[in-house]
Amino acid sequence: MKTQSLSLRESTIWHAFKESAQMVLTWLAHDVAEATDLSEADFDVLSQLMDPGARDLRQQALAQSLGWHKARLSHHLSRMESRDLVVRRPLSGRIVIVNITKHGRDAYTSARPVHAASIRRSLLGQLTKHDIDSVLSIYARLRALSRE
Amino acid sequence: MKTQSLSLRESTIWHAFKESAQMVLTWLAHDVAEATDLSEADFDVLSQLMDPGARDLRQQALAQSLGWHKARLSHHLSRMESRDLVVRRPLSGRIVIVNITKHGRDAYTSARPVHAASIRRSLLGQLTKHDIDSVLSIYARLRALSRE
DNA sequence: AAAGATTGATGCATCAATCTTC
DNA sequence: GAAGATTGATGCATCAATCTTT
Repeated sequence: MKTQSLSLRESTIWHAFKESAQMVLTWLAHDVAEATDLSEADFDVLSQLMDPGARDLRQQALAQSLGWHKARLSHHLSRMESRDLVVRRPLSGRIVIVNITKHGRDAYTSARPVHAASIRRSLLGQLTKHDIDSVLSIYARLRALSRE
Repeated sequence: MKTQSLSLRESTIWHAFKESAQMVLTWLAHDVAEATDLSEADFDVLSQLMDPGARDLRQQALAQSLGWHKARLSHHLSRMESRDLVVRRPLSGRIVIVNITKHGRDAYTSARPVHAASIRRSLLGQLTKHDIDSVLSIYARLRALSRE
């Protein structure tokens, strides 16, 4: 028989987990936005498109590798296209190809070091080897949970 | 001299950290929304208002304890008020008092066990004692970073 | 002017509905 | 009809601008 609400200890852990992620993500968004006008979502999309192994990506494949729903990607690409970061090119029939533009490439290239530095400072630099093991194994367990 | 982008190892850690939080939050939102029509933000607000030590909370104090900006809270309370979860009552002059309604109390009461169960299943149940130490100490270090 | 709060604009995430081509 | 994608609606977060009372 479980209690109805979290104990003090439990909610402390939950709060720590949740706030930790939120802090790092907020700092990252600020750092990157300050230097480059890209959101983290923009960065993730461009990052996929910069992968040399992924030339002429179909939109569905892109959504797949980002772990995004198709509608989210479609909306996001519309906004990115209007900012000249990306171009959509209809292929045969219902298939759409996504390409990064020169401006997108430049934006990504200047954002990348800022992105890396921010993550190193706010997260990676704070983790002991011990913590890293925990982070990786928590992730592995959650992935397993999601496949049940 | 640091490299410009994250190493494979570094981005694996970053990805694990980010996705772990996202998974847990997504599951929680689904579980709670399925059972009760409350978002996590709603739940957090109601949780503060249910605290017996916090009767007749001023809006500013509420924002403070939630760690929210005043505009966010104002918008959110407008939506919650239109759903009869909460009532705003002007006090003297420019001060506004926030109260939870009966409906808000009921919603919170039925959401709480679902919320607790979801967090236990998706997060707390996955953590070793080892992991818990890491989660708490990472949080402590990030908090310290944020005060620099 | 400053404190307490609201408003409007914009971008983002999610869901359901739709359109188009096979 | 089903796959690939778009659209519209809604709720949420953030920022800047505004309003009101002191």
